[in-house]
Amino acid sequence: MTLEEAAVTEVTDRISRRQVDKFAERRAQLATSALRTLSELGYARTSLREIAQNSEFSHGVLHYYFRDKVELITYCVKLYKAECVTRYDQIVATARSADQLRTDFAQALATTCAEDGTMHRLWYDLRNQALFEESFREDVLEIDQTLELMIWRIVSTYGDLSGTPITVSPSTAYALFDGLFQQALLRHLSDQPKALDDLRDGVERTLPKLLIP
Amino acid sequence: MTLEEAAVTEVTDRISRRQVDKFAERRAQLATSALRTLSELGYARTSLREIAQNSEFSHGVLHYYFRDKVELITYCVKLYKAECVTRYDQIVATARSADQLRTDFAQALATTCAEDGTMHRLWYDLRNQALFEESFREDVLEIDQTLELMIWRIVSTYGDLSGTPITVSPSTAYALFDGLFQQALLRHLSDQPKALDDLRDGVERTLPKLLIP
DNA sequence: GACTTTCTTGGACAACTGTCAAGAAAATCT
DNA sequence: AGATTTTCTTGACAGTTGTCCAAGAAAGTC
Repeated sequence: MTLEEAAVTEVTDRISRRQVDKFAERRAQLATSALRTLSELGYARTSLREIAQNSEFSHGVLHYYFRDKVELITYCVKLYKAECVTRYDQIVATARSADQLRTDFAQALATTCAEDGTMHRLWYDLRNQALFEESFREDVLEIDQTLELMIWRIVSTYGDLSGTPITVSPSTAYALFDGLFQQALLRHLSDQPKALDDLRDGVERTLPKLLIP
Repeated sequence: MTLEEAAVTEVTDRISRRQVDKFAERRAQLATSALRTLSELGYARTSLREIAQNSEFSHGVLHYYFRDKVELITYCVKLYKAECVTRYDQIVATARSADQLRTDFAQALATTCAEDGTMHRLWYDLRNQALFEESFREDVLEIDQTLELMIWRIVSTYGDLSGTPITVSPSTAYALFDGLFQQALLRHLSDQPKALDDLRDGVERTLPKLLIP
């Protein structure tokens, strides 16, 4: 067993020995605090000291609750995205017509782009790191999968309400709307006033196109 | 330069122009070398020393040709994207039918995803930095604009060849295909064998949907 | 109370970063 | 040829980084 492996098992042992609740609670607390800093600075420019400084703890404690920086950040983004996905399911649940679903969905994307823009850019930052570093890929693909399913629940429900089959795969549907959202995010953060309107318009125009003509 | 112009031009001008050329030439040479390293490591993990080490020069020379790291990197990406855009215009020029344009376009995207994947992830890395750092935005939006125009030349030509108007804006069209490409890139780099086939399929299915039904 | 375990601190460490400047080397000019 | 300008190297600088660790605080247990 190498020193590195020993360190890993030491951490996991500590986890299992302890009351998991308290441990998990503080983890979430630290992660929530870290999310503020991360969403502001991005992965590259955020240091553990910076995160600690914006929390009520010292920088040493981060290594008590997280193995390293990578584990901390992936945990943070997972935490956020898990909460994020649930919001859209409400739209599916309350939609009475295809048209209402369409406008609600477009509106929800525009709203979250405006209100949670800094959080979403952190997600894109993490996903981009996965293009370079293999250690990120597993978690990124997992989050990506939940987002794809979330979009597919919207799209397939839209198809049901329209009484018309969908003509693209779930992954294609996700990629299309993700592209629209990402472009809108860049433009919105660049203070282009039309960004959100264009996003709504793009989504409302695109969704019907996924149906059989 | 004609002989007449040469006669008018002063000697000192000719000298300084030659110096400018040499200067620009070495800039391009350093940037080309830097691109190899940057596309391998990404913006966050690439240091100027690393770039210099993979070139035939020392690290100090980079500051002789570039003001700082930001200028070097944006210059690098611009250099690459400028060359990149031209490739697609050939597809537009040689297309004889809407269907041929459609499959050629899908094939070109899949090919460049496979062959130049590491370069494209650098572009996405830079674009992502622009979400956080304002100093990147101007250049990123400029490159984004040239890509949007490139896509629009494809899409509008496709509309012309089909004899049918396009129903989405240039920016929406760009966002849609960019989303497809970005997803395919992540999957391809993650060794998912279907990535390229799905990209081709997604593009070939999406393009006709942009026409009036 | 004393003890053990869990948690937190703050400092030390070595490695790395972008930047810069002094001077060597090379190219160019006179 | 020597003088001058351009180009490049080298080493140093002041910060910052992730990581680790000894020591002490706090909490829990008896």
